[in-house]
Amino acid sequence: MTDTKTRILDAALALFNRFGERNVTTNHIAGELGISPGNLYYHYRNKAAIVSALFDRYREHLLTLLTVPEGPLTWEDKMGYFEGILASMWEGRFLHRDLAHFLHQDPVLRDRYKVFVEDSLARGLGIYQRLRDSGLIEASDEELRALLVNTWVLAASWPGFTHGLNPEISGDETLDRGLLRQGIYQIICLEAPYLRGEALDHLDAMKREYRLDETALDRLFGAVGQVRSE
Amino acid sequence: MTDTKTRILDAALALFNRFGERNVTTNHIAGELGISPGNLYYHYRNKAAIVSALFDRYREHLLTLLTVPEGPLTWEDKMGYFEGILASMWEGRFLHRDLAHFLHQDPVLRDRYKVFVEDSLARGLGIYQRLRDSGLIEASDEELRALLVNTWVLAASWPGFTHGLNPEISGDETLDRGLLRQGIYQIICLEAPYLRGEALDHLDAMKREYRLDETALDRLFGAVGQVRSE
DNA sequence: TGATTTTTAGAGTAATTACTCTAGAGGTCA
DNA sequence: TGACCTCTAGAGTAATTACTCTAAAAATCA
Repeated sequence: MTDTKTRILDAALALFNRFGERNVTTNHIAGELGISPGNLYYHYRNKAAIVSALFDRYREHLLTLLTVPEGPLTWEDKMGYFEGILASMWEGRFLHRDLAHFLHQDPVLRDRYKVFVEDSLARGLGIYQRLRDSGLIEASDEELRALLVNTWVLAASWPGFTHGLNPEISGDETLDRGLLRQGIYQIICLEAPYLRGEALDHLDAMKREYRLDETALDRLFGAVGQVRSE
Repeated sequence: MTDTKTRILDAALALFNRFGERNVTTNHIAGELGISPGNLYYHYRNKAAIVSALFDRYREHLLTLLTVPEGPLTWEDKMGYFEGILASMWEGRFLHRDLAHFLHQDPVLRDRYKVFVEDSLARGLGIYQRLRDSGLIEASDEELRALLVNTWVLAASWPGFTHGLNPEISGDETLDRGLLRQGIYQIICLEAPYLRGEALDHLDAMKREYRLDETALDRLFGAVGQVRSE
């Protein structure tokens, strides 16, 4: 059995992602674990400390994934890293969803978050530049920077967007996974115009791989999934 | 003097955008206007009713902007509509920021929001298709759909993203405007690869027009503004 | 075993805040 | 003028919820 401290984090993360931090009380977290509120507060001095600890975890994980070993990259590497990064951002989706409030009430987190975004974008740019060196992408530095920011914002916001259209299904493992994959599809489309060589050869296959089929889209998004001209 | 009912809405919108709905109490809104809480509750039966009314306003405004008159489009039309739409989404930024919570606690709003997104995307697709007919854009229907969703998510999330990096400056009119313009720049970059003809001719000018200069970027984003290679 | 530290329970508190209620002011129309 | 309706004030309430406090159980270690 893992220790209480991390069990609290796990339970909090699951509940926050599912219901939103605002709708999850500390008593609720304790209840979920079958422990007392007093016990919870023994491990974390307040609710913000839990959020902060979850942010640490998220940050560490994501920055690790954004550290790519030296050497030329293949499109398979690319997709691998890609999927990991997106999954990690999905895992920490409650953070981006309620970010404004966390930063509003915790100045320390505010600074740390800013540094985190800066780090992530810097590393992301490094990766994109190496993809360019490997001949998988063709774009100017300016294009790369804009693409990177757009990718970041999209990846960070996608869970919130899908949750807005499907608040009820959150927590269902397979459906969540479908939404995540559709997010990957959207980001593939984002960088599609800049792909070259090997990456371009596999573009169509990748699109088919990640794009949800019509019926799934229909179930998840209704009319949004397949925007029709009428 | 406008009537109290709309003054409440105006004050609430300003406060919500600035501090986030969660951090703005009904007493706070009343205090801002110099009226009593009782008076506020005479006009709106609860806080959610204020949010709902603001959503109505936002929805009406945006859908109007997404209704484009018949006939071929020029790139100037395009940029005009564009700026209006983005400004409108900026104006309603608190809605997207705290969307998850609003939808969580108000099932009626949930349904109306979903229809609203569906409508917006349908109209957006119509506009993109007409831009294609006018020779300003070249893309397949599938590309157009993906581009559209990405544009929507980016436009809706951009205010939240910038706010996360600069929580303190919210409310400053000129700085807010700068952030909005940088958002337009990001979206221009999003669709840049698909532009043709007249629109392509003006692409560089448009980029220069909307992109913040280095010093402003520096002030707003710090290291994020000009992501460096190392 | 006994001493000490860590962990847990759970009742209770203090503060916030959305919202209510009553009474009265101000306008309108007969 | 008086009846009536709309609007406003402001004190007060009820419910939520983050968090505290004391004491006891469990683990650790001499």
